[in-house]
Amino acid sequence: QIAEKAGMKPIEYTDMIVEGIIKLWEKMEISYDDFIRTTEDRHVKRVQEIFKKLYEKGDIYKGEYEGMYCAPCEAFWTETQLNDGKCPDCGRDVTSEKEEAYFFKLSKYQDALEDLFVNNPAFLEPDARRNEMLSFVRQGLDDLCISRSSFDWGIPVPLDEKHVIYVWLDALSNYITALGYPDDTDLYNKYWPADVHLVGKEIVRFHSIIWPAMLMSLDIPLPKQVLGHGWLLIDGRKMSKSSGNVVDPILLIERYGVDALKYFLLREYTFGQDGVFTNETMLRRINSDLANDLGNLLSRTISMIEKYCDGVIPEIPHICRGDVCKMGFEDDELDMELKKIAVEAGHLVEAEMDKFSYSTALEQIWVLVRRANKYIDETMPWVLGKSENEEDSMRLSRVMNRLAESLRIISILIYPFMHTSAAEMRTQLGIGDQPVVWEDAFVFDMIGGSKVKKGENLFNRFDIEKEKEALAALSGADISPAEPAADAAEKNNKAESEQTDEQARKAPIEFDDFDKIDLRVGVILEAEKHPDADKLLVFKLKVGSEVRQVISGVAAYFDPAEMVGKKVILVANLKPRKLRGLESNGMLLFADNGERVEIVTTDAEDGNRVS
RNA sequence: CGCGGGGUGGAGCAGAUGGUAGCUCGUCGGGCUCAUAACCCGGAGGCCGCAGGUUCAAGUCCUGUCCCCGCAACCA
Repeated sequence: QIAEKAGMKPIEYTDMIVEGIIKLWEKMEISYDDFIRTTEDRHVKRVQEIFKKLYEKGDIYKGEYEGMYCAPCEAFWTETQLNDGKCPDCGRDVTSEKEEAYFFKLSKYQDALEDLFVNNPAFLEPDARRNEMLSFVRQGLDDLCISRSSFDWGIPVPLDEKHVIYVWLDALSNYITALGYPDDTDLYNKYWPADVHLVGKEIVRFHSIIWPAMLMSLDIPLPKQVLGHGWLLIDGRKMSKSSGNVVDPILLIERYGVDALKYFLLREYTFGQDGVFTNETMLRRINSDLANDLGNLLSRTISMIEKYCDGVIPEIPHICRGDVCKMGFEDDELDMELKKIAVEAGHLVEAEMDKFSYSTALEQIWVLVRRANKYIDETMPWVLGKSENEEDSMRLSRVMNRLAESLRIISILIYPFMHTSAAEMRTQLGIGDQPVVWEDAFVFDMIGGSKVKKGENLFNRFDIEKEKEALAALSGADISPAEPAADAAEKNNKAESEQTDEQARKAPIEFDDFDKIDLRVGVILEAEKHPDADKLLVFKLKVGSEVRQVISGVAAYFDPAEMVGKKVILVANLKPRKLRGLESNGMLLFADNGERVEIVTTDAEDGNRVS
């Protein structure tokens, strides 16, 4: 329907969406082994095979689908899609119609699914999601309508070509058709069952109920786990009257680098839960963790190696007897502690990653980063560097080696998260040509002899206030509702004046654009809550000689009784629209600072034009 | 009684299996000068929404209650 409105065929529209997604993945430097679409030949014929198998198993039957149908548009709508009981597309009446359709016996698998959630809780995480699904299953499952005949794009049902397979059967099958199931089983045998399906919480239901039921019916193993992740909320708490508050990831990548964005997203939020995105928290993370802690650690280490060791990472002398070599010195307590943390970090990261706890995995790496910074303070290389004493210069070599060793390990540990930065670290350490091998992160005696190369800052610091302004201007949206912590009293005084400046501006328009809007003064005669809505207020306004009804979504902010008599400004030529059954003929102007909403009033006489 | 999530220092969040309340940022004080005004140390700051209950012991388990937020479904 959206495609039609845009004058495109469905396939053209989806091509466009897919293109955008692939582009974003490229930008994010996310690689993948395969990418499959439901329109591909390899998928189509395999889905038909799957359909047949399910049918032969007796889990698919022909029935009747009943829904609200708009004849002119030839489209079925669900109750919730309808607009005032009319077709959302053309606005005409719809009728309850039946069409022939195929159904999948989802209900047959109700008990098996309940068992699955109860007996194998690890199958679906986090807990909250599992509880939700369990109660959904216990409410009883309806059989699933899996075909449509009212449109023709889609995969034809085998042997009954006027039907096409509808959505879930088709889409979920992707996971195995991409692996060749059922006809080409090499990859399938190798990779199925999947270790995990990582999906957004909005489609957990399909992955943890419909999909397992399908697989049970096909007699093939279930994925070992379904993990439902949360959403990133841009405008989390705000009841946004003006929407359009979109943060463009491409913009952030271009400005701060893909590694910084990835780090922030994985570090800041607990996977599985919703998280609120603000530019300020992102910038704080970039500054403190990436620039101050890691970037600066690399920078100061490289500088010292250049200054004190002629730019070459000191080697640890080894004393060898036969096959047995041992280091030509003893680490002291500080060295030992650093080493312990360094070689254990990788194991801790692995443990966290097994639980999909990206945030804590990164936290573990930063324990090492911070310890290394502390190690510098404790060993005071700049003091050793000034000493003429040979013992001190030996110690200096050791300290530099231990630091470089730690950085080498850090470069391996961050590689899965930020491979570009990891590579840059290795280049600066003079080991850019050596492959990154995960197991090397457990060894503390590998580096030495390479020539370091001081380079650009690994991560730059940003002026948070300036960046916030710049981003707001670029995205044309108000994305900084968070105020800095201030005394409560001070906060109240400042809030109003500051907010005005912070509100982002929209793109410039021509005078003609503005001139299209007919603004009028009106006086409120009546105001009351909408009988069937929580958020809406219904106003009767006198505008010159005319009386109109206007509805606004501000019930949360005003007591209707106090509104009567106010002279307000309305957009008089906005197309009428029904809201929850009542017609709204115009729009009132309100002022909104993100926390509080006030109505815009005037002393002018009602009916007057405002311009 | 529509479904679901959540209330933990100033902010943002961790805290299967009950056992000294933790992290990052901010703040205050100190240290250092190798480094990206960075780094290191120390302090202050908490009746874990509220009320009951179970227990030797509750942020964690149970019951009740208040508040916030999503979705349903309404921002013209």
